[in-house]
Amino acid sequence: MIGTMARKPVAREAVLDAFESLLIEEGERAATLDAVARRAGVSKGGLLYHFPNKEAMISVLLERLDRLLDEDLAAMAHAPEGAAAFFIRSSVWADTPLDRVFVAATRLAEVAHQETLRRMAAVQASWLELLAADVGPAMAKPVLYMGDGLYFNAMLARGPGGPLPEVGPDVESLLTALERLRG
Amino acid sequence: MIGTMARKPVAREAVLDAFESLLIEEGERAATLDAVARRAGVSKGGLLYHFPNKEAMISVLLERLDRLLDEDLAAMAHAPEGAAAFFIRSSVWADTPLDRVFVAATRLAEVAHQETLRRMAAVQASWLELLAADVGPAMAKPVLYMGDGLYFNAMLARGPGGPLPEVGPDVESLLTALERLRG
DNA sequence: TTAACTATACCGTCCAGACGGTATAGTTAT
DNA sequence: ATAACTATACCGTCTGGACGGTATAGTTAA
Repeated sequence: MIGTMARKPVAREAVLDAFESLLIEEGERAATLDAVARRAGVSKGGLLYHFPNKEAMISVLLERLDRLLDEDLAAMAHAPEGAAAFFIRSSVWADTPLDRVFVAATRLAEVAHQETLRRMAAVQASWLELLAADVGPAMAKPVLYMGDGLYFNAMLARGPGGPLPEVGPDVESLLTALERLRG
Repeated sequence: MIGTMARKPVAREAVLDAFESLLIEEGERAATLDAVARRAGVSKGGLLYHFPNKEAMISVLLERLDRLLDEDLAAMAHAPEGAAAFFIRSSVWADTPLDRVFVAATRLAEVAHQETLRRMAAVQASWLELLAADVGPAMAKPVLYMGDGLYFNAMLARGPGGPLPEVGPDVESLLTALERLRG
């Protein structure tokens, strides 16, 4: 074996998870290198051993996003209930790995991180495409925006560790709306 | 006369406008006291004369938001086209004073500024109420989310001074969707 | 032995805010 | 009328802390 490691790099994933959590719970400003290292239970030196700088950390987080998003798009494309209903349902915060990276990425987009903005725009385009195939090009944007609005409101509702708001009824009304939009 | 001012405080409004612009165009991180003062054409000392600290600046900006929002809610309540159509149309970025404060406030909410989050939640509730009166309680949230989604996407689309994306067709499709939701 | 760390000290930069000073318009007492 | 004074509206500089990143010497586990 050529790439043999002396020890398994446990810190690397821990750091990435901590970064993600801090972005979600406290926003980008709180996700300093020191804070991330502290939450990961890793020394700052250890963090910088794996990620030479903050950009590298972001970059790997975006790779994680891409990977989970590809899986999600595939699932959406083949969802029995239809792409649109799948999209609405998956727009609600469920603390899945994809939800977590996505919100974390949103925090980066919020502070105008260019590469993140590019990827988010690409995702929106992919979603729109699948929605158009399901509900038609005219109603694709309304559906997309309903889902985005759900996300947007969940974001605004976040407090410091407050309880998750109840959105079940919201999803139901959105699905009802979706049926009406289908005509 | 005792309350008379020796000079008119021209810097005060200039500072507030500069703060707003920086929040909109470059995000919260870029809106430092130095940057705000520079853009306002005011010294840092002058800025801090009017606003003893950054919180005070935010606070006055939120007052501006409240004032313009009250006017908007009144207009929405009495809109001939109906509250929902008014809401959709006003959800598109048009560079009005209200649009500007609102987006500026969104930037603050993004970095988890608590007071801002509270006010934004209150606004959403007010909008929801008026929408429910127009389209019924069941379809109020779908409509609200469509408008929010429009805003959300406009936010993500911002680059550094890039051209405003064309959203006219989007609004039309949303208004069509609105009619279908009305049933 | 070597990769995967810990621990700590340090540097340059940026930022919020404090502070002292200055300019000017209005007020008052003479 | 005007000198003396006050209140307001600024300007320019400085400080203390945080942050991203570097460096380095030592420790642990496969």
